[in-house]
Amino acid sequence: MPLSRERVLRAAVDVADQGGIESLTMRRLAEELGAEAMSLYYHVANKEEVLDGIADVIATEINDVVDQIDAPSKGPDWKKAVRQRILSAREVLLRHPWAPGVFDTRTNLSPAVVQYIDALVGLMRDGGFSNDLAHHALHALGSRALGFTHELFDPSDGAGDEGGAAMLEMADRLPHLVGMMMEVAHDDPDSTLGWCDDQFEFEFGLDLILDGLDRIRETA
Amino acid sequence: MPLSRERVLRAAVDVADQGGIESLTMRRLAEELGAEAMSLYYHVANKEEVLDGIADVIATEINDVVDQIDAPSKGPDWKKAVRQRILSAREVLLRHPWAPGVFDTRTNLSPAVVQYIDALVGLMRDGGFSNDLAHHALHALGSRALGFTHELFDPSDGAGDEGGAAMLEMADRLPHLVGMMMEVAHDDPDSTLGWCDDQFEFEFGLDLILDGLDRIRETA
DNA sequence: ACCTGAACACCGTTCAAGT
DNA sequence: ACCTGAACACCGTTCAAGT
Repeated sequence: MPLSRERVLRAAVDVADQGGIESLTMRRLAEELGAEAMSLYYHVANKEEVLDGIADVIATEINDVVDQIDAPSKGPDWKKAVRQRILSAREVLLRHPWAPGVFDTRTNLSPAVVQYIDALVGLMRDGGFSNDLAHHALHALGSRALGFTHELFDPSDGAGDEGGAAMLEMADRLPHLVGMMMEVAHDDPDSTLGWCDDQFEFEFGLDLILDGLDRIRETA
Repeated sequence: MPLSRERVLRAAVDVADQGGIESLTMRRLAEELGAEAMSLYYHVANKEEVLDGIADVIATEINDVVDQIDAPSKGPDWKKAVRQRILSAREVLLRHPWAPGVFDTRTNLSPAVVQYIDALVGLMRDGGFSNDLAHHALHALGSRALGFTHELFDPSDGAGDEGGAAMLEMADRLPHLVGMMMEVAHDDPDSTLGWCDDQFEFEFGLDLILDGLDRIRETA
C-alpha cells in the first residue's frame, strides 16, 4: 500500500494516541508507516501541515458523532440540543487527550471545526438567538464549545502530602485555598487530593454559561 | 554582574517579549546574557524549569498589580471586585502575549498563580460563597480567572476575501456561520473581517459567568 | 510519480575541564 | 563556586539522486 496524505495523517493520530504528542516526530511517523522520514514530504508540506491535518481528523470524528444526534432544537429546546452536542464532542476528545493542545496551537483553522461551529450556530438560531447573541455565545463558550477547557493546574501533582508542618505553613500563606480544599475534601473523603471531578466541573461551567445565554435570549 | 537564576529568568521574559516564545532557546537566552548556553545549566536544571520560572515571573507581575486594588468585596460587591481583578490580570497578559500559551503547557503549578487564586477565593468567600461554590466557580472560570481564554480560531486569517464565487460556495456549506458573519459585519462596517472585539467578547463571557454565579450565591 | 541517502542547520543536554 | 569547549543524540528540512 503506497503512502498518501490520508495514511500519513491516520498514522500520525495513532502515534499521538499511543505515545503522546511529544512522541510525534517526522522520523517516528515514518517508522510507523514503514518508510523513511523524507518520504513524508512528498505527501505533506511540513510538520505544521501534519498538525493541522490531525486536528482536522479529530474534528471530523467529532462531526461524525454529533451529526447522528437528532434532538429538537426549536425555542427552549436549543439548550438541551447544544448541551448534548458539546458533551458528545467531549467524549471524543477524551479518547485523544493530546488533541486540545493541538487545537490550541493551530493558527490555521480546521474546516471540520468550522463545520462544527456552523451547526452550533444553527442550533442557537433555532432557539431564537439573534446573530449577534450567537456570536457572543461562541466567544463566551470558547474552547468549551468543542468539549474541553484548559485546566489552570493539574491537582494530581504538586501541593501534595508534604506532611503537617508544610501544610500549616501553606495554610498561613493560602488561607482561603487551604480552607476550601480541606472543606471540600472533607465532604468527599474518597478522593483525598484528586478532589476535582472533571466531568462534573465541566458540566457545571457549561450549564452556567448556557443558563446565562438562555436568560438573555428570553428577554431579547 | 554574575549570572543568577533571577537574571536568567528576567532575560528569558525579555527574549520572549521581543521575539516570541519560539525564539526562546537556551542558546539565544545565553546570548542575551553574554554567556554560553552551557552556563545556564548551573542556575537552572533545564529548559522546563526556565518555562516554569517565566510563568511564575508573569504571575508575580500580575499579583503586584492586583494587590494594589482595594475594592470592597463584602456581599454583592464581590462581583465588581473579582471582575476588576481579572480584567487587571488580563492587562498584564496583553503585554506578554506568549504567556497564556506557557501557562497552558505548565504541569507544575506556579506558586504565584496559586497565590493569585487564593486571593480570588477570598473575594468570593467575602461575597458569601460556600467553599463548594467557590471551588466550582474556579473550574467554571477556567483560564478566564487569570485573564485569558483560548480563541477557537484567529479570525484575522483564513476564510478571508476569496472573492464572490468562493463565498457563495461557503454560504452553501456553512449557512449559519456565513449568515451570522454577514449580519454582524454589516452592523459594524468598520472592521470588515477583524470583526471580533476581543476585549468586549472577553468581558461578555466573564460577565455571563459572574452573573450566573451571583444568582446561585443569592439562592443558596 | 513516488521514495530515499546524504547532508545541513539547529535543538537540549552531558561531562570533563578550565578559572 | 562559577563558567565553558567539545561532543552527543535528536530534531525538521533540502536536494540531488534513485526507481
